[in-house]
Amino acid sequence: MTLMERRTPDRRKQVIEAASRSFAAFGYKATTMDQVAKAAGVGKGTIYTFFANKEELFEEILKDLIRELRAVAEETVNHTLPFADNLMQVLQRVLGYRDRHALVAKLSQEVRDLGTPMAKEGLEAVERSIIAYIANHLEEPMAKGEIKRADPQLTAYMMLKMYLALTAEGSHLHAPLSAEEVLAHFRFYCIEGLAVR
Amino acid sequence: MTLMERRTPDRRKQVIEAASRSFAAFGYKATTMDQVAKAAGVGKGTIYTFFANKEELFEEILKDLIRELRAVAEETVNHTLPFADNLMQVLQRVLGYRDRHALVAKLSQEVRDLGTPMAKEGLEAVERSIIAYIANHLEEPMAKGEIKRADPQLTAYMMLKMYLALTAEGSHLHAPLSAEEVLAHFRFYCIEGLAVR
DNA sequence: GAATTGACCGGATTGTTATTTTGGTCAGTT
DNA sequence: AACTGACCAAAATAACAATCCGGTCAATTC
Repeated sequence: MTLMERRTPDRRKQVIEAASRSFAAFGYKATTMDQVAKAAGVGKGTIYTFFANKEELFEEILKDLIRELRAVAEETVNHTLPFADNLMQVLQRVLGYRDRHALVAKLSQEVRDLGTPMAKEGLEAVERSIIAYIANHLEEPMAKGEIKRADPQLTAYMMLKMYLALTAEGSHLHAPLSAEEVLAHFRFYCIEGLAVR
Repeated sequence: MTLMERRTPDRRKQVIEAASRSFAAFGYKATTMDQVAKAAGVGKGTIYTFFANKEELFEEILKDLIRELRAVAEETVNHTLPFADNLMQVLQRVLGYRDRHALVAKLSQEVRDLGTPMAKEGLEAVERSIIAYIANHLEEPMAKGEIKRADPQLTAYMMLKMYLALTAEGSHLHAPLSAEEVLAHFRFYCIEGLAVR
C-alpha cells in the first residue's frame, strides 16, 4: 500500500487539497494555477488532466464543501426526535464548523471587496444547496403536523436569512452572539414566533 | 406672498429639493454640486452658505427621508388597535411608498455596484433609525403582554431583516411577491411562528 | 453690506498606453 | 502513458496624462 502510494500518488487528491487550502486562504481570484500546482507538488499541466479549467476545479471544491456540510447534517439528524430539536442540533454543529467556514468567509469577503463574479456564484450555489436541503427536510415534519404547512422553499430561505442575521451580518448592530444565544434566539424568532399563546 | 417669494425665494429649499431629486436619480457619487446648483437655479457658492459640504447636504436629505417615513408611520398607528394590526398597516403604507423608495433603491444599487462608502453609511443610518423606531414601539405591546418579552433592539432588527428578505434581497430565489403576499408571509413567519399551537 | 455668483485651484478620478501576470496548451521528458 | 514546465495570448496591473469635481473666494448684484 505504501509502495503503491509512492508509485502512483493520487495526483487528483493532491490537487484538490492544495486548491482547497489556497481558495480558503486567498480567495478565487488570488489563487493562481501555478500556485496550486506548486503547492500540490505537481506540474501545472497535470491539473488540466483532471479539470478542464480553473472554474471546474473551483466547482469541485465547492461540491466537496456542500457534500461535507450535508454529511455533518445527515449524521446529526435523528428522525425520532422532534423537528425543532434536530434543527437546533444541526445548527449547533454547523456553527462549530469553523475551519470549513474559512472558505465561505474568504469568498464572502472577496465578493464584498472585489466583487469577483465566480466567488459570488459559488456562494449562491452553496446557499441554494443549503436551502434545498432544509426545504427537503421540512416536508416530513409538515406532513406529520409537527410544524405548520408552508412553502418549504420560502420557509427554508427565511430560516437561513434569520440564521445569517443572527450570526454573520448583524455584527455592526448587535454585539456578536455566543453559540447558545444564537440558538436560543433562533428558536424564539423562527419557531415560536412573537405572538403570545 | 407671491411677490415675497419672488423677492426672497427660499434658496435653501430649492437646493434641498434639487439635491433630493438628483441623489434619487443618480446616487451619491454621480450627483455633482455643479449639477445641483444648476437644477436649483442657484450659484454653486450659495449651496455652501447652507451646507458645509456635499456630505452634510446628503445627510440633510436623509434626515428628511427618515422624518417622512416616521411621519407616515405615526399617522398610521392607532394605539387602540392590536400591535400586529398596526405593524401590518404601517408595512402596507411603507410598501406603497414608491417615490421615496427611489432614493433607497438607488443607494442600494450604488453600494452593490460602486461600493460608495457614503451611500453605504447613509443606508445604514436609515436602517438604524428604522430599527430604533420599531424598537421603541415594541416596548408598549411587550409591557401590555400583547407580544412576548424580548430584547426590543434585536427583535426590531430581526423584523427588518425578515421584511427585507421577503421584499428586496430574495429576488433571485423566490419570484417577487405581491404586497399582500409579503404581508401574509411576514405575519406568518414573524408573528405566529412555525410551531403548532 | 449681505447675499450671491462662477472662475479658479488642487486633489481625486478616469482614460490611455506600457508592462506584467496568469489561465491554458503542448512538444518534449521520464 | 503520465507528467512537466517553457511558451503564448489574453487579461490584469502599473504608470502616466487628461479630465472632472468638491470647495474657495474675489468680484458682482441687489
